[in-house]
Amino acid sequence: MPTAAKESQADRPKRRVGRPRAAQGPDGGAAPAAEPRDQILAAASELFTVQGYTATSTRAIAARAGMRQASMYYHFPSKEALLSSLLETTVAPSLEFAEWALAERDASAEARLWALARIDAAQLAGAEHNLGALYLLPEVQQEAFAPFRQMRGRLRDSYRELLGRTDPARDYPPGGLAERAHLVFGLVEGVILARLEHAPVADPATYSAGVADGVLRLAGSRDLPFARRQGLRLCADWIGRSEHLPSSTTPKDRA
Amino acid sequence: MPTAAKESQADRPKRRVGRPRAAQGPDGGAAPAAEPRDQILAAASELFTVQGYTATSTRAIAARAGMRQASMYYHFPSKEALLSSLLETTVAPSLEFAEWALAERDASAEARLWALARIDAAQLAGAEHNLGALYLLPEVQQEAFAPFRQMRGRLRDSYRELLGRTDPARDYPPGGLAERAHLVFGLVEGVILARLEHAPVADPATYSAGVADGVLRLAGSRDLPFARRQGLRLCADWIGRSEHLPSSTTPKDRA
DNA sequence: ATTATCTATAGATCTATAGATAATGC
DNA sequence: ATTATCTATAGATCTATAGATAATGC
Repeated sequence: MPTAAKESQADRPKRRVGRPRAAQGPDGGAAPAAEPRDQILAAASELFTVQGYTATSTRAIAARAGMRQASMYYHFPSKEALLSSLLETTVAPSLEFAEWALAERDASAEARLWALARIDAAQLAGAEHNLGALYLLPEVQQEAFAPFRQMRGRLRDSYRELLGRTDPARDYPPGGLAERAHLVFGLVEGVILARLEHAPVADPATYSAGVADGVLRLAGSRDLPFARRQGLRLCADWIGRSEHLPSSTTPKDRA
Repeated sequence: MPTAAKESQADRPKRRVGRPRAAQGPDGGAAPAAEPRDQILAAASELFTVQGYTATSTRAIAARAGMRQASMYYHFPSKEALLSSLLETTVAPSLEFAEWALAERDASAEARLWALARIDAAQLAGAEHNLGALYLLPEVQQEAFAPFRQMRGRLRDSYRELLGRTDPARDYPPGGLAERAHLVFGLVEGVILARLEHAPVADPATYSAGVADGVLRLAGSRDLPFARRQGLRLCADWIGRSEHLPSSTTPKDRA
């Protein structure tokens, strides 16, 4: 079995089935030799955020992934499918956490809200490219992106659910629950807009904790330091948990 | 002189110089007969937000404005110029208010911050189309849009300036001023994201007041009701003021 | 003469499909 | 035989410019 032979160089590209790629000029500095599918997604991720979705040609994506334009279509049926895939990858982790947190009745709603905001904001702030900006593409309103929109809707509902279970101080705060949930959601996703100025946020961990604190202020939390401590623990629990799992359970496809 | 003759119908379009437009099929329900320049901007505003910037052809814009594709170029030198114009129109009023408010030393920093957030959020929430979403277009990073970016930067700086002059309660809040300013700015511009779901926000006035309240909570305000009352008065002053002016002083072009 | 439109078009794209081809795997 | 690429291309755009034309204004 030749494939089992020990590779002499760690970096030596594995021999692959199929016609080899043509020499493509300088490699472009992209990932060394990931799966073609991932190379394409990485290329699209960069180009969509830097140049825009419509302004990015399939030719440019393919070039950056080290192949010819038409070869991309072996891996994805359309340009839309690329965008779909990127969008869903972006919300999935936060949504997974949200659904886990909703079930963790031992922790206070405030702590869970803090943790959700923290994880969500950190994901938005820390991603290599500002993929969250793609949420605003008008194209996303099309039918093809309904699954993504549904996922994002469920995430927003989770915020509302947790927010509704908090126990705000005094007259704090006025306005309907739905409206407050929008403010909270807006504060978190405001990270996307903050990134427009100074490329990646300096320190995503600190920044996202600041966002989570802000969320509890909007919620009228009475004991922020306590909720924050509990929330941090939840984040840690979750991270520990997901490291044991095979590779994070694929998000359950239930509506 | 036939032009001086009293028009029999108020709606009768004024006779204009230049070759008349060709019959264009159903009018599309657009504005009755505004200036061509404004018709074009209105068309672009709708199409850019609904279909996306690159995805909108100059042909589609012209059609909606009731003229042929090439005629648009008599009024604007390029598609980019259209976008520039829309973007600048969107920030200009908030920026004008911000610079006025910065100079109003009689009012507390909190009240001025509340008022700024209120006016800015109301503008974002109340505009017919979600023009704020255009801020995230990658194209906006290009040199051609530097004036817009500079205006938006000055607006953000105004938030920071006012925030820095507030007098927060207790340890409230941690984090550097720049970071808190970003949170505040993010909360306000989160309106843009909220609009993705349910087209125009139900009630922009109430909603934007809620945003402004949220800003003061983030700022750690100690007497929100008082600041809100003062802030409301500032808004009213400003609106009264600008109604007396010829048509709002054009935003001073100083950097 | 001036203005605001029109028609026509150059030149440059762009997405997706068809069908050929160069590897590996059995 | 299967896989993953390649080349070539159909068919449909799209932006901006050139130059003609139909009004008004003087």
